[in-house]
Amino acid sequence: MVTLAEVARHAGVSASTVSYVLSGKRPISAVTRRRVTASIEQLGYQPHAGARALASSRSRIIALMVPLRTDMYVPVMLEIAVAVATTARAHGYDVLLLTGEEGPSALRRVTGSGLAEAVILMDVQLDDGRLPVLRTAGPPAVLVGLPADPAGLNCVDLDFRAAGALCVDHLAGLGHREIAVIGESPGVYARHTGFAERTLSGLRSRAAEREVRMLHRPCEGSHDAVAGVLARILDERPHVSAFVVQNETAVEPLLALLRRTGRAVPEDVSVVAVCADQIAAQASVPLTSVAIPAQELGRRAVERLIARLTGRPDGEGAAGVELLTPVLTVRDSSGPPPPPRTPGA
Amino acid sequence: MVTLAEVARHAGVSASTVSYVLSGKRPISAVTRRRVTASIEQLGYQPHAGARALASSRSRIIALMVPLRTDMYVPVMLEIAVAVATTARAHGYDVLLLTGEEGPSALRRVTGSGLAEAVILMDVQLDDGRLPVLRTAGPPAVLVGLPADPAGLNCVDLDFRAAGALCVDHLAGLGHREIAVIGESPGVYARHTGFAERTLSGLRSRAAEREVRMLHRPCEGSHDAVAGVLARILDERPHVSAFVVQNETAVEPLLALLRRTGRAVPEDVSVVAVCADQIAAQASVPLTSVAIPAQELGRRAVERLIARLTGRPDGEGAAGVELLTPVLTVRDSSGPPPPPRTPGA
DNA sequence: CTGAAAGCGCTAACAG
DNA sequence: CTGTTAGCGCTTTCAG
Repeated sequence: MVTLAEVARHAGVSASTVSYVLSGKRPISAVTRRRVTASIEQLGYQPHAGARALASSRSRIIALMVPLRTDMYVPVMLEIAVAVATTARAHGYDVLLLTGEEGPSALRRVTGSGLAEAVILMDVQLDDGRLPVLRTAGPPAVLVGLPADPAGLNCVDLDFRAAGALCVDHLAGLGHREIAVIGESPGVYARHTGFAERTLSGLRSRAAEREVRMLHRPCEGSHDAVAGVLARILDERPHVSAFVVQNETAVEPLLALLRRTGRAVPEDVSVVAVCADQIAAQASVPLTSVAIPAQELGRRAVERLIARLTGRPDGEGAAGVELLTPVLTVRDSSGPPPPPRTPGA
Repeated sequence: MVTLAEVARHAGVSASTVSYVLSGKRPISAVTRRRVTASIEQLGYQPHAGARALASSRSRIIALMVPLRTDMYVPVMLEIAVAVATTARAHGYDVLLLTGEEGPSALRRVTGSGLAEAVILMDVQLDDGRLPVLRTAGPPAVLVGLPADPAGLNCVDLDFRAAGALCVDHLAGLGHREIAVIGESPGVYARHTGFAERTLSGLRSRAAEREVRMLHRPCEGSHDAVAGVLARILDERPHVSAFVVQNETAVEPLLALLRRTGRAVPEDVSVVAVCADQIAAQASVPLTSVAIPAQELGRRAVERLIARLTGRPDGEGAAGVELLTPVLTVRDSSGPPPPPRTPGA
């Protein structure tokens, strides 16, 4: 293995000079810089990560904790993870992959051992067990998601409350007075996953404001489950004229079932989704939807972390919540409600 | 930060003793071990990862390279990644997340800097640009996938050739004489992705053996694309009585289209999928399918690597290809072909 | 603008 | 069974 000392000898300079050429932390004459970089090139030198971390107490590694369970938003999760890795690399950082299963102790481990300088958490619950570790002299951290009490925490997320409200506004604007929400699996709500509950809250309050009657049903992703939920909804609320879906796997089953029961979209019933843009666009009926900006979330999370890591301690951007404004894209699945059926027609 | 030296002082022993208590590399009397572990506990000591890596030249980190593109098998990819992380942890290793985009140079970087001891590559192409690096004095590596020439490489994958053959056998056994294969996106074949081409080869050769007529069409995942491909197939081969699908996103559109065109599954037409079990089981018609054992693949990849890392160099399990035997699960989507239409009936 | 040298915290001979 | 000690390769004062 080629060491910095060998490079120094080869270039006829001291070790510290090579180090400073690499870090740029002090001025180096153009001549020596050239000599050093040439030697580095020729010898194929690569600084030893461990030695660096030891001497500088900076590992240049960010830990990313992804949920172990895969009952929802899988493509979104991967997209965020990839965006995190890509952005981190652009800033000279690497990403360590942790699974949610390991819990708070994993955070202590990677952070306490100096393996990772900072952490990014995905799939945050409203009352997440990992949060105490972060508040109490924890490492720099950014959550992708929003817990119940974000005080002292650094969070990035889509404004799901606004997203919910946006869906209601769109439908109310079209004239719908009665809608149904097909949500994530019951387990997601049982775990009090932030985004699901916040969407619901946005839907509910805006529905109240705009005097839209609303029904919410959690739903498993299987075709049968969707069939059951749909039947129940239509039974309980025969006048529902629009659906809001927040459940990737329920999208196609829902559309198929509506077709099969002779309900045309959007003529007889409108559908608005909160999901990855790709899914909405590729659905059998291109869906009006609020997109989940996965890449943007991953990117921002890293950039906040880097700002914190490189900035003055507790300086700008140290904490605070950043909610991205949702955007609703109108596609083919939403329109005005059907005219009220004339009695006897 | 608590150091090993402080632990040693606190416990009244030497630094090396503490180190050996931790590593178990030499016998320690029960008494001192107790004293040391107590001190470790009390002081909340955590060994410094960088220092360890430097002193031992072992980082206890495995790099995992996942594809950047997300045009296929996303849930499977994440599941493999999570299985890799989980299994690695069980062996005391951490996982560094790399994106495929970085290419061969990323492998050199993490490996040359001692950041990672070994690598796992996903989404291997038949002629993958990253392979030369691995053959030429590369780091210990395991590929999840199978390149054209696996000589000198360590590979784990599902036996997709056998999977293809299995599908044909199942359908031929039921009496089908003419089948159509709906494949991955054209881009996947254009990139010569191993699993797609191998499945195809298995399908083709077994079809030839069993005198089954077969047609293959790549297909994008959108509903419209599936509709186009299906129409074309039915046009060109009106007597097709069964479909093999290897494309997660095409599954539901296909089933919906068959329904809409009045073809009952499995009475009029059979469907067999090669995809994640969950997708097959949750489809609107539970699908007979060959599962992709994502967890198993991730687990095996790590275990091969660990064996190589801890075993004698170039000893057992150093190289070679391990292909998992595919399993076909019969569900509701396959049955005998419909009786030939009586002319004039 | 450049060198010399003191660690960073741990491992692993070597010595008993 | 335990202690002593020499590094691992790099960063960063302290001196020039």
